[in-house]
Amino acid sequence: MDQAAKVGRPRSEQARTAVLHAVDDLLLEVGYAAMTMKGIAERAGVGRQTVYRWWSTKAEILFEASVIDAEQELAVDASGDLAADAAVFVDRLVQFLGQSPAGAAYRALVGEAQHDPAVAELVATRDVVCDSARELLAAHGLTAGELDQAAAALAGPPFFWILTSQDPKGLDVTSLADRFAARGHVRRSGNRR
Amino acid sequence: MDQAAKVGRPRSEQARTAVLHAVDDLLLEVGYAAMTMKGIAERAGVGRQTVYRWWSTKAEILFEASVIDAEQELAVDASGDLAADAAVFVDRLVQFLGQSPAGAAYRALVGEAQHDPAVAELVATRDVVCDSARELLAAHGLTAGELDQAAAALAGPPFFWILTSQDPKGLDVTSLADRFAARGHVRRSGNRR
Amino acid sequence: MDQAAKVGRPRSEQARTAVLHAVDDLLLEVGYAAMTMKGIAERAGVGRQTVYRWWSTKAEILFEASVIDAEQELAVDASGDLAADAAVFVDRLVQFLGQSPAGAAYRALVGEAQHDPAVAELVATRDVVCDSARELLAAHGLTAGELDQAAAALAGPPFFWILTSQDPKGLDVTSLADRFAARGHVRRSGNRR
Amino acid sequence: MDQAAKVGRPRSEQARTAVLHAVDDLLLEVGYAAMTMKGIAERAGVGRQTVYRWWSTKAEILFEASVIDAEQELAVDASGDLAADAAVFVDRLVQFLGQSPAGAAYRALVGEAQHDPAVAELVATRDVVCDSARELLAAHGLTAGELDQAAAALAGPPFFWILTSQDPKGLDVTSLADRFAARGHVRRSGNRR
DNA sequence: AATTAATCGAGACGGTACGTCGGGTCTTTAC
DNA sequence: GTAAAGACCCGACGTACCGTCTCGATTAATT
Repeated sequence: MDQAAKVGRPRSEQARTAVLHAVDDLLLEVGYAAMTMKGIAERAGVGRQTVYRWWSTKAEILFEASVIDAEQELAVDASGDLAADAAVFVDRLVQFLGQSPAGAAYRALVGEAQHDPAVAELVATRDVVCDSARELLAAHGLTAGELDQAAAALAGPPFFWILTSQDPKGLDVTSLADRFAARGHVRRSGNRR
Repeated sequence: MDQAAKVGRPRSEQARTAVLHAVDDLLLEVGYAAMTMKGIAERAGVGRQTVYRWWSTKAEILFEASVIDAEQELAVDASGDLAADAAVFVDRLVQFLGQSPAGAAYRALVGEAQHDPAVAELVATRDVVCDSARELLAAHGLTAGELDQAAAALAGPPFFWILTSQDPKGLDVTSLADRFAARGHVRRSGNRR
Repeated sequence: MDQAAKVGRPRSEQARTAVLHAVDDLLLEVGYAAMTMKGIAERAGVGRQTVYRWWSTKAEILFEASVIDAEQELAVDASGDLAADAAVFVDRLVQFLGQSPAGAAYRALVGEAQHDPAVAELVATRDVVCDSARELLAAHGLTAGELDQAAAALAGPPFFWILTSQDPKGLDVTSLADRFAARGHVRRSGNRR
Repeated sequence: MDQAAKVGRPRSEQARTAVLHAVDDLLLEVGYAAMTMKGIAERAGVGRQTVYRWWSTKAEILFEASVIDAEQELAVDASGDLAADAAVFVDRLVQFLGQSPAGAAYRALVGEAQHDPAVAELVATRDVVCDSARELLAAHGLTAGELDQAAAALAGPPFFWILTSQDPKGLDVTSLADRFAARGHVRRSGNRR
């Protein structure tokens, strides 16, 4: 049982949610770079120390604030048809990365991960994009050994495209999904490795 | 022709290269986040105004300092075999992103691009990874309409993997290249692999 | 009779003395400026609220903690000889201000009184140095009208010297006491003014 | 010759005077305790770093801002009459400590000196009250060996009175001056020490 | 040769966020 | 009702970097 902290004033849930909402809002309003710990505290109507007490960096807060939404937006129920499911997933991923607030948060976090090893670890240990791709593919029967390669093959192209061009229009979702599924079929019929 | 500024003291090439080298060094020594315009100037033994006179941000300097090296490291001479060339390319890309200083610069820039639209434009208009993939694929006869999708399909998976997991070991380069080429063959010759 | 607070848990004498001792200790260890309400509570092993419940400021605590000691150290039994008594008093005052922990507390409080009107009132209404000087002089028969001037004349010079120079060595106690007593004799023998 | 700092932008005299004036103003408006380095910088319209670049503490600034005025207010031209000069000096000192802005600064500094050794040294090495008293007494022929005791005897009583009671009304200036001068005569007629 | 003009290193300038610390208050459980 | 614990909001701390602004000193091309 959780024996920690029976004494003293308990943590304020109100302060916690105020901070998370402030981060969500500020990301859209001013962007990740202009979002500061000071600004977050002021926007949330919370003391600066309270923010630092529970989170080390704005990246941590943003991660906590966005991961639930991100998982929901990327969840795909597996049908029997891998090509169709892949198309749905790629489409959702493109929407997520290009349009969704949670996706903007994810992109900001992956960006920060390239500068800060602590954030890199945060992203690596619970990468919502990779996890959702793996979940979908696992439902289609891929084995653990195949999952990593397949997830990268599925999520990588749209991820690469949007992170480097920021333009979701130049991307043909169906084409990418077909390309993935074609190989996917071959892969699963067993003639290699 | 460049008619600007014929009078006055000419720009110091020494100062320029000192700044570019300082940025290269500092990226490896302290990382992108801890690299500052002030620190760059001091490391280069150059006045701060001199840095600001020629570059707006550390991202611009880093881009100028790394793009030449990046292009060289990613150039692949096309053989007749797409699968082999793809494997070479993926392998070089993984090395580039995971090991090379120029690749570290590229990752830092792509990361910053997620936070700063100006850097996003810089990266989008001359993305060394996408450009080199397109160049290789164009040599194999892909049409302009196919290039974007194919380049993303080729470069995306390793790009995604390294940017989100930072661990190049979990990646099977051959498998990814085969997966790409299989679809490529189907696409172009019609039968499959 | 004191009718307040008959119900509920009574005030803890242990907590009170722990706080007073903590203040005494901290004044010597870290000095008045670095002494904080938080630090006092922690040193005393007492809750912060408990400190604030009984005292408003560290100055109040310090006053309560030091005034008894200060009165004892400055008490002088009057002999018949004013010059001798003055010399003893000045000597004790110099020791008190320059060496004694209670004197350090007194100096800190007088110092704080120059910044904070509340502390100024605290010091003014029960100034141990002035009170002890007046008590001695009253025992020598000075009238109420003379006491203030005489007390200032007696205590002022060493007080001034130590508060502004911090160096008790430059001071000739006998000379100051004689200077005081000479005027005192003239004054009381009636031949002038 | 002053060889320091030939390169770089020179110090802004405007910023310096703005800070000194801000400190003067704030001392009267909010008092020493509520005066902060942050507040000084903002009031002066100056960056905080600029304040810290030239002064370590608010006490240092206040000292620089008030010492000139203090010296002028306490300067007494010596006449032949020691008693008269002493009376003038005591009167000015009471005015200075009790009414003058420069005197308020001096009291604040002496107060802070009881908490902070660095300020104590600042005050001790150039104590305007002691210095002016010594200057007056030196003009009356006192020798170096006598100056310290005499200055303390002259300035100490009003200093003590005002610092501990804050009430200049309870003080009889003439009486204190006479008391000083009486002893002064005796002293100089040579019968002791 | 003297002048002009843009560059150079240096460093102070007004700002603002950093992460920490203390202030004084509030909210728990325990006594 | 007091006590210990500890979270709460607030704001100052001293530092670092931002991008700008003087400085004196160089370094060419133009007089």
